[in-house]
Formats: sequence, C-alpha cells, structure tokens
Amino acid sequence: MSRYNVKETERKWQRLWAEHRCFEAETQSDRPKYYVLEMFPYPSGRIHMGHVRNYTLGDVVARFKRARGFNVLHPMGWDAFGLPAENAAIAQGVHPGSWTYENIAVMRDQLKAMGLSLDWSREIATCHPEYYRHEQRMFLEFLEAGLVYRKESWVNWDPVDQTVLANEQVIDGRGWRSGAPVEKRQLAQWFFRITAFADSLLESLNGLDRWPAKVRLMQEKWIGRSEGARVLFKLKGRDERLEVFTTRPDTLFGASFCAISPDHPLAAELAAANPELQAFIAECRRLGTSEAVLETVEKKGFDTGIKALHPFDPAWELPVYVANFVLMEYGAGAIFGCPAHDQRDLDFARKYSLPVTPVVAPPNVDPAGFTIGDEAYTGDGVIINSDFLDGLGVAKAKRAAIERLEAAGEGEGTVAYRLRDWGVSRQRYWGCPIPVIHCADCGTVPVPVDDLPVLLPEDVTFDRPGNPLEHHPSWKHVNCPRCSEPARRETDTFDTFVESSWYFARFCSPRAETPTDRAEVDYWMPVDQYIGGVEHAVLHLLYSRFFSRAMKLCGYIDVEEPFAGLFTQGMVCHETYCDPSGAWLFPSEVAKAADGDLVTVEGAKPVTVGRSEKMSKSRKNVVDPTQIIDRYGADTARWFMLSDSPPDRDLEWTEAGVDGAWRFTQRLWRLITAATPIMAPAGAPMPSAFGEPAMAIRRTTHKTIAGVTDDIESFHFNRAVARFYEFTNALSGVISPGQGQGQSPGNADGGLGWALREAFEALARLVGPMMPHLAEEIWQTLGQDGLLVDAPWPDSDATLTVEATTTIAVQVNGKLRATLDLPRDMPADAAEAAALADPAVQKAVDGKTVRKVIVVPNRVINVVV
RNA sequence: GCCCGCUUGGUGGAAUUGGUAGACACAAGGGACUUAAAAUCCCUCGGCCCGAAAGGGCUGUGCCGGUUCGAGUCCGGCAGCGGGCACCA
Repeated sequence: MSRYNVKETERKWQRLWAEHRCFEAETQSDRPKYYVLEMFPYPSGRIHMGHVRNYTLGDVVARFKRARGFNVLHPMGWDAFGLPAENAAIAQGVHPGSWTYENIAVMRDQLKAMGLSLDWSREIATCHPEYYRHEQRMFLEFLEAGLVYRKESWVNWDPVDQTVLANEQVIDGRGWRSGAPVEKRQLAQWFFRITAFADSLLESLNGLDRWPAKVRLMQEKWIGRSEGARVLFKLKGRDERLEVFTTRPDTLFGASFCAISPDHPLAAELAAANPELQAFIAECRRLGTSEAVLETVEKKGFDTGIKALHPFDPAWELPVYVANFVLMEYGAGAIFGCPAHDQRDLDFARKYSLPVTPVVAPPNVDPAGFTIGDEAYTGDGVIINSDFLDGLGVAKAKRAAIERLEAAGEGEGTVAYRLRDWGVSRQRYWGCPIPVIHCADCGTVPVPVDDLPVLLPEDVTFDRPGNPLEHHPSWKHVNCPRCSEPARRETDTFDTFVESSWYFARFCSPRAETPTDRAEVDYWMPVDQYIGGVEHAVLHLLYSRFFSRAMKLCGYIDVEEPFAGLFTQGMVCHETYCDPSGAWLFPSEVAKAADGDLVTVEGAKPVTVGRSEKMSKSRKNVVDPTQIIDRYGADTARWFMLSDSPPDRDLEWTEAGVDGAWRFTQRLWRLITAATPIMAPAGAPMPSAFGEPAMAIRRTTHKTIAGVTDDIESFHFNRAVARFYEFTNALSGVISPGQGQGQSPGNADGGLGWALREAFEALARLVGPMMPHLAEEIWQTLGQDGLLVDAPWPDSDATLTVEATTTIAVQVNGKLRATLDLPRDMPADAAEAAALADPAVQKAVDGKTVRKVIVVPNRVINVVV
C-alpha cells in the first residue's frame, strides 16, 4: 500500500491549482454567478482557529458551488487599519504599516497552506492607498449628498495619555495604559447619517430570508423604532420648554418627576451656578461613554429644584432631576417618570420618595384596590386615575393623550429610534484620513477630488501621547483649496468599520480606477453567501447595509442589501489550564502523565483543568493552526472543523478530535487503496444488470449523494461528515472481508466492481469541498485525467434513494410498542390492520377498547385505547 | 441593566421541523492480531429494575407547569451559560 504523504501531496495540489488558476473568477461567463465571502481578517499577526473555521466553512460552499456549475467569486483581503497596529507601534517601536504588512505576509502563507479555493488575484488591503483613496472619494460624495455631517460628541478622554480611549480601553473607569481616571469630553466629530435610512434598514430585514432570524431580530431591536410622543413641558419660572420623549403618553397622569441627562444643555446651564450639581455631573462623566457601564451602575439623580408643569394640569408641578441613566443620545435626552408602570422609574421613585400612582389597572383586577409594590406593572389594562383617559385601553389612551397634547400645543405624536448616527471620527494615525480641510475663512472645505488620495504620512512617531497626525511637523498644514490661505487638514481618521462596510463591493473590481466598476459590481453583487462570527451581527452588518444604500444613492452600486445570505458561525473553544501558581498554561505546555492526569511539560507539576472557553491569548487556551497543519495537514484540520459541531454552534477543539480526523483521512486512503484492485476500470460501461450486493452499494452511494448535497446546501456540514462515516463503514464492510487482492473483476461479479467505482468516484467528488487535497489524490488514483476541482458534482438517481419498505413505529397511547417493516406508502387502513395484528400491540391493548388510531404515513401509528 | 441566543449519555452531537430520542464520532472498557509497542480490526457502552440468557419493563432531552393521540421540537414561568451594547475587530 502506498503511503499517503500529507505534506508533499497537499503542496502538490496547491501548486497545481495555482498553476491552472483554478479559482480565479471569470469576468465573462455563461455560468450563473455565485459570490461567497467570509469576513476578511484583521492582520493581527497569525491566523487563529476562528479563522480556520470561518474559511473552511466558506471554502466548502465555494468548492461545492463551483462543482455545481457556478462562476464563483471567492476573494480574500485584509481589514488592515486598526488600533492593534498602533499599540504595537507604541509597545515595540515598529511602524504600524510595516507591522501590518509583515503580518499580512505571514497570514497569507498560513491561509495558502489551508488549500482554500481563493481568488488571490483580487487580494486587497484596506490600509493601501489604492483602497482607501476610493473610500475618500465616496466620503466626499456622501458629504455632497447630505449623508455626512459634523457635530459635537462625547468621547472617553485619558488626561494623562492625552488621547481618546476606546470603551475596551477603559477598565473600571480608568485608562488601561495610564491608569488615570477617564473623563468624558466633547469633540467635533464626523457622522454618517445612518438614521436617514432607519426605516429602510428596518423594513428590508423582512426580505432577508436567508439571514438567521436572531440576527434580523437583533438588528430590529438595535434600530429600535418606537412610536410615542414628544411632550413639551413648561418649566416654572422659565421661558423655554423641556422636551421629553415617551412611548407611554397614556401614563402621563401617573407622572411623578422629570429627569434629564447629565449631558443635557439645561443641566450644563444649571450646573454653572450650582457646584453640587457640577460635582454630580462630573461623577456621571467619569463613567465614560459605554452604555453597558452606564446601565449597570446604581441609578442616581440630583434634584435641580426646577419644576416642570404637567401638560394636562398646569397646577401640577413635577420635580426635575438630573439622572445618570438618561441618555442624551436617545429621544430628547429627557424623560418623564411614571413609577407605577416602568421599573427603572419605580426604583428611582422609591429611592427619592416620590409618589407612585397607578394609572393602568391590569384586567380582572379591582382598580380601587390596585397598588404597586416592588414591581412596576407594564402590561395592558384599563386606564384609571387619569381624568379624560379613564376607562380606555392602553392603545386608545395613547392616541387620546396625543390628540389632547397636539390640540393644546403641549406636544405631538412622533417616532423615535434607538439607532444613532454613526460616528466615524477617530483621533488616530492608523486609519484612512478624512479628506477635508479646515479653513478659518471658508470653514470646512472638501479636498478636491483631483487631490486625492490624502495619504497618511510615513514619518510619524509614537513617542509622545496623542494623535501622531496632530504632532506631525508639516502634514496638517495645507492651503485652503478654495481661498489658498493657510489652512489645517482634518487629522481625524475613519473608524475601521468604514473600510469593512464596502470591501465586498471592491472585490468585484479590485483594481478599478473608480471605487466600483458598475458592470462588474452589478454582475456580482449581492454577496450570495456571507459567513462570519455572530459578534458582528449588529454593527458591521448594519453599517454595511447603510453603505450599500449610500453607495446606491451615489451611483456606485445597484443593490441596497449587500448580503443575500448570511451564516453566523460559532466560536472555537478550548479547555483552560493552570499551573499550581495559578498561571495560565498553553495546551502545548501540558502533557498527560502515565496515570492519565495532566501535568506541565516542564517539571511535571500538576495542572488544573478549567472549563472550556473561547480561545484567547489572555487565557493561553490557543492552538496554533500552523502547527496542526504541519503535523496533520490541512485536510485533517478542515475535516475536524467540519465534524461533530454544527457550524453555528461553538466548537470545542480537542486533541482527541484532531486525532480522530487524522485517522479518518488515513482510513479513507487505505480504503481507496484496497478497493482499487477490485474496481472496474475507469470509463467501463455500466453493466446491464446488478446483483444484490452491488445494488446495496449503489443504493448507499446514491443516498449518500442526495444526503450530502442536501447537508451542504443547508449548512449541516457535521451531518455530511456523519454520512461519510456511514458511507465508508458500508464500503469497508464490502471490501475488507475476503475480497481477493489483485483479483481483477470479471463480468461475473454482478456489477460489484462497477458499483465500487461509482461509489468511490462519488466519494471523491463529495469529499472534495471538505478535504480537497486528499480528494484530488483519490481522483487521480481512480485514473481520472482532469483535476477534481473541474469535475462536476455527482447526481443522485432517485430510483435508488427510495427504499421499498419503511420501518413504522407503532405506539399505544403514545408509547412505543412495536416497529413494523411495511411497504412504502401503504394505505392507512392496511397499515392500521397490520399494526393492530402485531402481538406486542395486542398485548399492550390488552383487550381494551380501541378509541382512535392515528396513522402518519411511513412514520408512526398511534393506537389510543 | 437592556437586547439576542444556547442547554440532549462520560464527551461532541443526530433526530426528515410535532411522529421509533441517542444516528455518526470521541472517550472508556473488553477481545483479536503482534515477541512487544504503534497502527488496525471486532464487541460493549443513558439510568434503574426483572431475567442464567434470549428478552422484557420503567424512566430519561437544564428545572417547573401547560397544549396534544403523541413534545427534545410548540406555549408560559424559572435557572445556568454565552454573544452584543455604538472607539476591539
């Protein structure tokens, strides 16, 4: 038996695929197009198992669709701008650019070793001017189209490092590097008007039927459309009104206070004369900008002493608080509190001893005796204690309250969105420069298109805090394009989500002189299958959907929805290990001792096994894909990624699992080697008749073809893997016992040799998307001329996939009592008779009256007694 | 805190979407082959009970309740775990 040399073989096929340019998408093609895309990686240094999983899943789809006759676009690129490059620059003194490009070189090699069917001729890196110059161009058009504006907005400010911090860089209210307490600061920043498309983004979710329901739901909640009312409270002794948004105008008679955000202009005005309020606001600001932090902190308020007057009763005064849970970004940055019917308001009212008046009585509860305890009542019911609203249901009361507000000029019905405009300004170096110039006379002036790209300067230093673009001696000093007077370049760069919001469109024509080539992008878009982690369910996907709309508006693309199909994969997890001192250990630092316990490789100290968690460098529970591929080959790594765990669930990486995958690749090879001598020669004509052993093989083969096709189509790759095990189990059962080695199959073998050839040719083609190298090798061993990647997907013969009989379960009162092998599609009454005649069923019925018999054809018969 | 998921043997999971729970695999145990090891092959494998065995009974899909002839699957409640929360990508 010839040995299967993994390394050599995998390299051989990879070289051949590259030489034949197998995976380059055709620009002109009669075949239908299929665009499969995996979320492109951030070049962090080396690929991790999450990448291996993501790209394996995508490659299965790409190779499968290719075999099914599609003109497949399957590109790869690099999400190459970002914070880690700057952190590396600060920590190691390397330039973010060289750090990034070196990482790309390493990771490209790693991906190539996986044997992915990628069109490398379309590779892009977003940090390259040939990419971001187009982004700058589109920004200017968005600006022109009114989709971009500038406003003051809050950031986390590290007063020591003199820099803006990402939320993840704020730990317990302090800067991660400096340890200094973080402040919130206002900066003028650029925004994309994503809210202009709020309704479109919301409504189009319905049409995304090939997206996971949970992602659509998350986006729906994120956009958070809610109908309600704007109420304009008069303020006692002041001229201006306090604007408040509420979804519950029906509960206005249950109001007991108003609360405004610490960032509300009124709060700032009052604080100017009130040091205590000033201190309270400062305390709120120390929390930073993270909503997760703001929402978990203890709810606190500060009574401003100002009174708001109730819109329906000017004599009714409500205290106005500044409250730390009111967000300036949502609604009007102010609320009215109705403690009886909102939990947060209730907690607040109890804390500050404010009145709690129920105004909605639950159905079937006596309104007179209805009181509120620790829990607010948020359900439907009948309005009480509410003057003209009394007796109405919640929905009617909302309408009535809004009518009255509008009539009285005290407010109006309105729609609010939770979605906020997308802030894209970053005060960082390693990002795409925002192409505008600030002029003292002309204001904000766009960089003329002919002057694009605005290139990042190479000569920057990271030896002092702040934005290197600000410190650069000359970069920001330019003349105003309009008046030619000295002016200042914008030193903000784009959020890196901007690059990832349109890269899929760029892949259609990656070297075009314009952001997109309309013919190409109209041919390829939308992406037919997009694959990536759920962690991007909201932001990246929503921003991309916005970008498609904006690009369509500006004529760069013709689709509003960039991703027709979406699949969100689970994470790759691994056990965690600790040494006796509690320090994390890499799996490679842990070995199994003779007694089966885990010990450290160095010094054989006992190891504590923690639970399995997402692979992360901080816990050291990572396995390097390159080491796995070196040792077992790409096919094994890919196979393991596809086995067992359904792609949308988390996958537990285990040594035993990889070993199992490895053994299977070896087993496949042994099987094909053993089968070759008893197989009919390539291209042999189909025998006119088959004996039963051959027919059994053929039925298994065709059922496997049908099953695997179905499984791949529906992303049930783990089921496809199980089918392969069953298929190979069946085949080895035929081949190993007593089949003569070297004995050539005659015509007298009942077609067995032919059936085996059919089986193995199908096997090679079916396994191709998953283990492409071994599949090519098998294909070659089978005596095929061309490459397997150019071979079509096998078809299943329907007459061979349906068995003549089916096993039917017979239940008595829902409990399984017997199983019967009955002819397929047997008439219900005949099946019923057969079931009742069964001795085990008779015993269970035990002479009792049969009340009803439910017959589900080809499935189950339930006898009810 | 808010939004969204997930939970089936020792383990990963399967179950034609309301119809035989545990396919397939891993681990474990037993056996064969071998001087030995590795590799390979065969057998057993949710729990409890009856039986010498063949076989049979009960129970079982995180927990509590409901709908149904029938629930892992649908509904209500609870618990645990995970993802996201707008400057990580």
